[in-house]
Amino acid sequence: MTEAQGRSPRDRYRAQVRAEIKQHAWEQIATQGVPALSLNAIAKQLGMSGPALYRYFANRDELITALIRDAYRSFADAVRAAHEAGADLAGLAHAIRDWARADPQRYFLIYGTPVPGYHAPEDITAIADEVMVVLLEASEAPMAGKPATPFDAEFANRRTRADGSPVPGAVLRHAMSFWTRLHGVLSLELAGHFTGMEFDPDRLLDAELHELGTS
Amino acid sequence: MTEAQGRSPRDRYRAQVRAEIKQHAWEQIATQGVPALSLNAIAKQLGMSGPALYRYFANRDELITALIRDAYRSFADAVRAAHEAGADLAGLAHAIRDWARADPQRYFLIYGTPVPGYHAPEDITAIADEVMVVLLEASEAPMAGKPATPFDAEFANRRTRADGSPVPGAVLRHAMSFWTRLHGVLSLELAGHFTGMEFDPDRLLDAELHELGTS
DNA sequence: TAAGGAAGGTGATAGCTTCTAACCGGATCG
DNA sequence: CGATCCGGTTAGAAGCTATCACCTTCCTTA
Repeated sequence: MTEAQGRSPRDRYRAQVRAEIKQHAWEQIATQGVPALSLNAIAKQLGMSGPALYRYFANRDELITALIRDAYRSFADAVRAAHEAGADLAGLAHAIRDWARADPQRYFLIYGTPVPGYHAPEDITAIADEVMVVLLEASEAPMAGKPATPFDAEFANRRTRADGSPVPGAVLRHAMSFWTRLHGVLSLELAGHFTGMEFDPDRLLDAELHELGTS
Repeated sequence: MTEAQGRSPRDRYRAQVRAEIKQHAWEQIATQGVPALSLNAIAKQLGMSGPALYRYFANRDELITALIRDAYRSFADAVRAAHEAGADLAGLAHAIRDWARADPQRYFLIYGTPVPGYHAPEDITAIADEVMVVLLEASEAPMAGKPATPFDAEFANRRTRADGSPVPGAVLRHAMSFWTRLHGVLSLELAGHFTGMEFDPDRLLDAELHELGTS
């Protein structure tokens, strides 16, 4: 959201208005979900009349794509910050969980129901890859010296590190298990599928990650 | 979708039209997603003009709720069928996976992005509970005789069986782990978050369930 | 400094949507 | 047979996305 570093005053104004549009869009999404997002309503909230908003975003899809990009960026920043603070996988899980709980609809904008036919632009998938790199790095330590299991074969030689060396199958599998377990607990919790069951979702997540650590 | 057992011819006709409406709705959802579902378009496909459709569904939400109900019903039937055929948790996982792959948007109608403020009616949560009962029953066998872990404490005395006896913490935890792991892999796969990575998602699911079996 | 162009804002409008209202014809039921 | 209900119609209100033509204001450039 900090893109107000334009050179000319006009650029700064433009960036400012774009940021305000997105701000109001986030509020609508958080309270009513993406389908209810109305460009018209946002324009009125900003005190300008309908079509003015199209000077800043070509159409509804472009605004939503920008929001998705910001969501990914915020997500990747949260993951990276935890990683650089020395967090292990458990620490990363907590950071991601807190980030998701702060704004569930933002999490679902990334990991929720996909729109058939929609393909994220290149720069967004690049941000997603940043997260994967961190996950893989954080998965190196717990897998160090562990013997490869038969399941790891499928994951061997699927990906290379920054220096070109192959990521061991056990490491990639561990990272994917971490990711899918975290997402499994988190998304069902945020979607309310645990309501009525009395247990604390955090304890389920603890159990899932604990078992992952010992594998 | 088999609700055409009405008594009078009029009831049968009504049920028939309702079914046709839902049929076309499913096709729209499968190809374009829920937000693009248009009552107007459905009516025209059925050869009738717009407002006629409101004789069958009070509004858009009621149609979608009916679709959600049918999705849950179909899901529960698939799970129950596998269970009654003697499937263990692995078998249930395969049944659910196949059911989800047959129509990803139908899966996401149940487990995808939640609509803020929407609360499913009682009869739908009852269907969801049917599935939970099956999952718990299928989780009894693998947990029989296993010592309780510290993590199981949170899940003890949270739920009772049909006969009123309490579900052991280890069993509930096992069922929840099964559910969240399956959903974690499945939803990320169906949403396309594994595209570009070369591994087979089925192998990841195998690994996740195998590790669950040995816990 | 004056001129010109780009950028931002406006109202009007097309075309879509959901949904309500009023009305009409036919089937059903007492 | 008559009353009623049911399913369909057209008309229309209100909202949405998006485009168009036009106007003003600011910035740049000669």
